Amino acid sequence: MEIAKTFEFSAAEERWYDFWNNQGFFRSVPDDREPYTIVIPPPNVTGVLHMGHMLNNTIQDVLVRRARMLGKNACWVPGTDHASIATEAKVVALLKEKGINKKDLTRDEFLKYAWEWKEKYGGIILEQLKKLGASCDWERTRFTMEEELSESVIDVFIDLYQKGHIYRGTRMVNWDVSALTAVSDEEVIMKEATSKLYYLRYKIEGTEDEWVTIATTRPETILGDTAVCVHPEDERYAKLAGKKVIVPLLNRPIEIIYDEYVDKEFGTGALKVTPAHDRNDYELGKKHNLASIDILNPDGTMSPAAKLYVGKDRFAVRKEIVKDLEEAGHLVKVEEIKNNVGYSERTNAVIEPRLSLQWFVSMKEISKPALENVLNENIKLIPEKFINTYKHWMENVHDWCISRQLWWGQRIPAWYDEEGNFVVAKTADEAFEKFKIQNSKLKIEDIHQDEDVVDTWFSSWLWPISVFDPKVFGGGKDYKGNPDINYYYPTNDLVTAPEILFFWVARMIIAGYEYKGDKPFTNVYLTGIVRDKQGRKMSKSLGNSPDPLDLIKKYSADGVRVGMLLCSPAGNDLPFDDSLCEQGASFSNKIWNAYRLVKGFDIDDSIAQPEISKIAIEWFDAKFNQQLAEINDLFTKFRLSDALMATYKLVWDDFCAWYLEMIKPEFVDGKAKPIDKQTYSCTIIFFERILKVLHPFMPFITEELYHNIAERSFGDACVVAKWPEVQSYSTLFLEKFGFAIDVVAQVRNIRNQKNVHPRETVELVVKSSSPDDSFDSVIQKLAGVSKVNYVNEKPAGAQGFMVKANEYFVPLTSNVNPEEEKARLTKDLVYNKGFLESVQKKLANEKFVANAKPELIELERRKQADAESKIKALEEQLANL
RNA sequence: GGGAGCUUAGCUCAGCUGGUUCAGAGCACCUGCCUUACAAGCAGGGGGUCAUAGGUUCGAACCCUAUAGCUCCCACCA
Repeated sequence: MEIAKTFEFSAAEERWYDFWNNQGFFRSVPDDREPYTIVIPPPNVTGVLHMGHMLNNTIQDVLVRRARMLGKNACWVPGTDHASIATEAKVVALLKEKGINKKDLTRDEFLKYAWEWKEKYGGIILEQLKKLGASCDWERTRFTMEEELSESVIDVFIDLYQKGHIYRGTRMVNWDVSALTAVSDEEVIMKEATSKLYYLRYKIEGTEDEWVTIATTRPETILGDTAVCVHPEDERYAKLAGKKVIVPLLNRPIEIIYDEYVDKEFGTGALKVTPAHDRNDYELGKKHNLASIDILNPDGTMSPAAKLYVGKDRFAVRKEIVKDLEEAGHLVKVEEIKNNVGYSERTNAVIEPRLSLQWFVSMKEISKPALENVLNENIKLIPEKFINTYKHWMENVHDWCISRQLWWGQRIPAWYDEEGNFVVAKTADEAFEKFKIQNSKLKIEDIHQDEDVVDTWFSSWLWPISVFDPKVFGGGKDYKGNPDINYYYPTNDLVTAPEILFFWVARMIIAGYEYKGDKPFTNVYLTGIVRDKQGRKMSKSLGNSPDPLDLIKKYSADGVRVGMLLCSPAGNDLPFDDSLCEQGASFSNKIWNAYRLVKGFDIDDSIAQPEISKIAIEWFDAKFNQQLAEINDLFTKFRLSDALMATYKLVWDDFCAWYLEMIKPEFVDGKAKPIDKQTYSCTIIFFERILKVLHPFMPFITEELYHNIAERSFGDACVVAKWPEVQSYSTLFLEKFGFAIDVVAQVRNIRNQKNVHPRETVELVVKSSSPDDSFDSVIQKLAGVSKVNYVNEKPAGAQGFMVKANEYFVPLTSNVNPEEEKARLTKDLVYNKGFLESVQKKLANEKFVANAKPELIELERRKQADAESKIKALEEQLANL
């Protein structure tokens, strides 16, 4: 049968993925095996696969596939996140395109659109993950806003409220003027900007021409000023005590206050105070009992309280007011300064500090076990450097603003009566019951539910629990859980990006301890960020992100997986380049061709096994076990890049370049000789082992070849094959073989230097005091040596080299240039003499001999002896020339 | 402003508690081969004062100190 010259991956990928899925190999239900569990970081339901997902999910799949082969009950739970603010923003934009304004819709109407959209476009990303080969248990697919999971979110809200960990209060929050909602501190991206610092003078009340000059980057907020603040020890302003200044344009008098908060060095040392629009001013306002004037509408336009510019956008007003101030003679000067401006992570709008009534989780108490159990390594962060970052954050954790002025999400279970009193309850009926205790005259129509929803992360922090048992949270003290959660929780590994260490990882840990009394996972593998060749973050706006599906089409899923993993140590950024995938694809091709070779062998069970094949088999068996031990070790350390590279070399160098070359039958008269049965069987066994070790990285080609190299019974597939166990092996044999490898390399080197054609054979002459001919067959076949002669005297006119204390010569009919040979030998001699000198110096050093370990001294002595004999041989050779 | 980490070959990175598995790997590069598994390949080769300057030590890429550059996290002086 003719075997295709290249692996037709596209068809194979589809075929094998369906096969795995249909056979139920990804399905997991509790049994008596040890579980191995990963919950996917749920991608945004409206998301499409990008390179970050590729990396992240490739890693998870490698881990899951290997665990499955190790005989564990592997369970990878997939799902999507409703991503309230991002999705809502998307739906709003879409409706706008259709000419529908969110403001004109009721909550129910809007949600209907949103759900429709979600049903139609949501979850595309999960289908895309299948193309990558992700071995998720698709029957367990979850969505954070499905009914059960939403209920668990509400249960948690109520529970935390009852425990006193949730409170409602007026605080300065980060306001997204575009999405019209509060966002948490973590959702604000600070960016450095060059801003203008305006020096404005305020007239002192009751004077004709006395002024106080302040400096501000936000002149429009002077309309909300309620004080000017100076440092109590600032002599320049001491005389102002008890006086007032006049707010320009408005002619409103405000008081002068003294506080050490002010930096005397900055600007003029006088600060205007706008408690409604600045975090620090708010604190000052509270301390000094200042009035607070909110001059902005939620959308960032000026409110009636501003009195001027009402309805105009804050940035337009900034320009306008500067002009007006200048005309009125209040603008003293303008400077440029660098400062930081906060932007909304989701809408990129400039964040406005805004005073508003929101719900908060008090973090101090509930986050304690989460810090403790990372510090004591009950939960391991990989790489470890993130522990410090984590610690720093947890020790300074702020209360978490969890209410969002959005509709897409879990609605806050708080109910209000007409006076604004509230109760927290699961349903309107329950809330009504609670109200009735206070106010018997109240009717159910008089109460209404909070309009806001909770932060998305307030739902996804429950993910590792709720995917298995959403009822846990409402179950009460006596609830024993279901078989799934008791079996799968805590999960094993979490693979995610460091960017969401606080957003998500820390909070899952908090929720885990709060609700299960146990960690949600043992290992957190933090991946790097995928960047482009120039080191820029991949982003839509830069257009520098390749479409992962295109890459898969071009390079195969296996190729892309290998490409992603080749260069991605944990926590390090991945400078991505297509050529990495190309390397992966080449590797695939190499494996395919090894298969073509082996499959093309003509088997003859009547012929005896050649000596070289015996050696090859013994050697590869040892080499494989040595490498497998190494690969296993790298896996346990989560060094996947290195594990892949070790596998790569095992396959390419050891199996293909050495083993197959050794056992490959010769060509005689343009025809390959047959191979003996024994060697062939061993080769198939080796091939099978290699496919297994490759499988987590390259699932498709390995599954294909696993079935092609041998007959398989029903249910026997690479995906569920048993991971090879490390057998004992002889390191001595590996060492001895290494000697043969050195000889081969040296002969090849000479052949290359002398331009000996590959098909031309050479002779090899050995002068050795302890000749060992056991690897002659290897040397002959791999170095193109016709015969190996053992002699006592060096032959004349031959190119030589040394391996250990043995001298080797390749007699060549021509081309031996005595001058070149002399130069080569001299160079070698000089090096060895220098080397000997350094060793002797070391050994002559009393302190070294006294302090170093005995083995080390022994080693140095051996080095000395080796070098001495080598020098002697070289000198003889030189003399003979 | 506070904290963490990094700097080793052209690129991306390994180098565990100081001592030939200490100067390594893959890719890239150079040379020669279209040798019937693979030119997406084979064989060979050249590349590094281990950021800089001191120190500790018999011995430093590795430990200490300082300097420079880069990255990230936290805070947010208007």
